[in-house]
Amino acid sequence: MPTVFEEKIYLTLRKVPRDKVTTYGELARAVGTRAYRAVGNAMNKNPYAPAVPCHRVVCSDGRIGGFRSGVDKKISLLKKEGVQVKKGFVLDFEKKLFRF
DNA sequence: CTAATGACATTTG
DNA sequence: ACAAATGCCATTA
Repeated sequence: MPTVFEEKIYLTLRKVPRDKVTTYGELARAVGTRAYRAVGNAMNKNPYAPAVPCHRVVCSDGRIGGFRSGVDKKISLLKKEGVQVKKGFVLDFEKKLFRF
């Protein structure tokens, strides 16, 4: 069962547009915490998938990061939504990054 | 309750 | 500038 912390993360992540991405750090800040590490854990569980677009969450440096069912899957989804990815990196990261 | 873990981020060598 | 080490916070064993 999801904790309050996770719920907040999921709710916030839901606001991210289809052609944009966010980072674990930004996401954590958005909910008023610095637990970006814990955010990753929340994504790993993600009980509300695919309602919650956990694949739109990447590393702060533009790298794709990880994905429970394979990074390839994550990249594939992102590309399908208009986010180009190359060698595990998000193209135009600064532009694609969604700010709350 | 204490210890270990992780889909990260930042600071050091 | 790059790789390696250290720090972070909540969750789970």
